[in-house]
Amino acid sequence: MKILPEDLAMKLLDASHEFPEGSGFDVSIEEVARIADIPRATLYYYFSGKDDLVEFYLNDLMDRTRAAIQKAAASEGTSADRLAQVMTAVIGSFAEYPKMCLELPSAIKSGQDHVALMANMDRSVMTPFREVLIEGKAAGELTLIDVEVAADAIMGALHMVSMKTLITEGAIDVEELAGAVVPQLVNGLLSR
Amino acid sequence: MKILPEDLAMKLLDASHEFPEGSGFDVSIEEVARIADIPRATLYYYFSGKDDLVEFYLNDLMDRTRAAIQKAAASEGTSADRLAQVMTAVIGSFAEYPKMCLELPSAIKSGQDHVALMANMDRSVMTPFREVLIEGKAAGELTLIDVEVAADAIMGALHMVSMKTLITEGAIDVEELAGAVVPQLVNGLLSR
DNA sequence: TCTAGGAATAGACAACCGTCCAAGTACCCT
DNA sequence: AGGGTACTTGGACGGTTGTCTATTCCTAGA
Repeated sequence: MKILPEDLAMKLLDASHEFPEGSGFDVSIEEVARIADIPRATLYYYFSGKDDLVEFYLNDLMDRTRAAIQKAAASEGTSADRLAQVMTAVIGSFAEYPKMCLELPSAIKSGQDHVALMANMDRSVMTPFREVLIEGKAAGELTLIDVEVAADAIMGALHMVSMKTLITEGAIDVEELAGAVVPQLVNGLLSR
Repeated sequence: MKILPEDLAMKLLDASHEFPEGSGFDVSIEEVARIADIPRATLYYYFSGKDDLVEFYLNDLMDRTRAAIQKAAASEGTSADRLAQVMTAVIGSFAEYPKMCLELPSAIKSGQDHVALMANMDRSVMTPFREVLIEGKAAGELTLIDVEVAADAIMGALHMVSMKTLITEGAIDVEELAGAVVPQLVNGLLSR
């Protein structure tokens, strides 16, 4: 993907708001070109193909969420508090950008085709997670068998419940869902 | 999807063993037809389209895993023990059938196109999960905020770590992965 | 002002994919 | 045997994708 001019990026991002509801990014290049009012040839001039274009969109969404997640990671309180904040922020991101939530699995599945995206996801979401986890472990607040696995497990859990909610309810009530899933993951399933 | 003759089902299932390694079901109908030695038009006689064909394959895999998971759910020990058994069985299923693991997200994403599959998944995996969870809650062994959400979260966590391991390692060491993720979910992240 | 060269675009193209129709075949019931 | 029904299949169709070439546009530098 070439470096693209500001106005072209804007047009593309504006266009994404007019994609058919609930279609994720299942839109033909032709359609994107039509909606964004950009010649198809120009899209192929800047993007190597459709995957590249989808990656552009997902990267944009990921960029938008990064600040919120990193802010949560840097918030006040114990490591456990911050962890809960980050988890809630992730659910919030999915609530705000359902497309990102729904497309993420495909992107992960074909990770080799989405190197830049995977890097962005790691930077935006997984690293904050890992950092808070490591901090909490060092402080003795959290007990972790394997930080990497724990981070992935948390991410998977948050993603699944978000996706399920999005599909069945059409939208996410962040407070409600976070209230149900965050303490469950933090405290575990076992009664004390 | 029509009821399909035994020999045709066999041919299709045999063919799936020869799909390109690590391609999930990203195989063209043309390819499937060629490998299974069935005319392309015949496939479209029995299946409404590619989704339908993938659903057939996933249903087969799901069927194969059902027994193992239900056995785990009916095993000896406390609810927590059984829950751990079921979790391990799920990871084992993913280890045995990586394609199922990798394709599941797409199937969930377009749940409306995969009604039968979703029903099968619910029957094979989610119901055993929920039953053990409900039992454990009734016995006071487990503390659950919301059974449905908890089941989804567990499933999401197991799926994500399995997928990540499959992609990065190429295969899953069930004991090792289960040892890392199961106690973490059961006990939670917080130190006691 | 002129020009060279990169950026942008139109349009044609082949390849492939999923879909579907219409014709052929086999089989069963009466 | 006859006719109806389900099965099977060849082949055509429209749509999308990615590529390529040729033309136009734009702009910096001589």
